[in-house]
Amino acid sequence: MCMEPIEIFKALSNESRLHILHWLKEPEKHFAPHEGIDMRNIGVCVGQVTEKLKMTQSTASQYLSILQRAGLLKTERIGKYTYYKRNEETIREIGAFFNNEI
Amino acid sequence: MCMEPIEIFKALSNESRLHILHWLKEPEKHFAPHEGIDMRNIGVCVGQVTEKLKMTQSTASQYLSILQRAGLLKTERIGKYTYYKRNEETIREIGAFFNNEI
DNA sequence: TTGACATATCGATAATTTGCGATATTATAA
DNA sequence: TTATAATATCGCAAATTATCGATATGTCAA
Repeated sequence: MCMEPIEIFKALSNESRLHILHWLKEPEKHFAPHEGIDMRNIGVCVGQVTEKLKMTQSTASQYLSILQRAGLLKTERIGKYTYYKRNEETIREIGAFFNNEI
Repeated sequence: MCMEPIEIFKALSNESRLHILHWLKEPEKHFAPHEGIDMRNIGVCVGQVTEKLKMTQSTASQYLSILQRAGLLKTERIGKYTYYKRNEETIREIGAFFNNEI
């Protein structure tokens, strides 16, 4: 529980990053299958997000990194791919912060 | 329901503005009485927030305005004072957005 | 080992935000 | 009407963010 609300709100202050978080809620609805990976459990890779965002690989990678540093995403490297999925724990925590502090 | 999530998250991405919102949750706990005004119903004036923030009047006024434009505060002018209080409706809405979209 | 990908990071420029002082506006009281 | 107090707005310099292209790093296959 080392959540940084300001960091989190900054991460959420961007349409592309909000989209990523939303897409990852139901990944199989928004991304094509990839390498037989179970998207729900493992996540989606940077390339999939890059394509969906229609932005450069550099930007996609940075956005994912910002969301991860804010605690909103978790990451796992498998082979040459890096998979990102939601960190539901932090998302719950910030929801609670919202109800209690704000 | 013309809530702008990005606008709202930007408004929340600042420690001073988070404080203001928090103080206004229980205003009588954080502000001295003022002109016999019922803080809970009417709000607190710019000068009270300025003093509490320990920042300039200009900055306080701008922060209150940012929160208000985001829909998080409501405002009422009484004589030469402008009072601000929380807009619980938008705050509820953004909480719901949080649960549904994010 | 080398080549080919996938991802991360660096460096840059444009755009936005921060917080201030100075000034304009509004409302009251004399 | 004028002086004064409260608030809003303008214009600024510094800091931060957005987004990119170029490059570095890591990983696998041949």
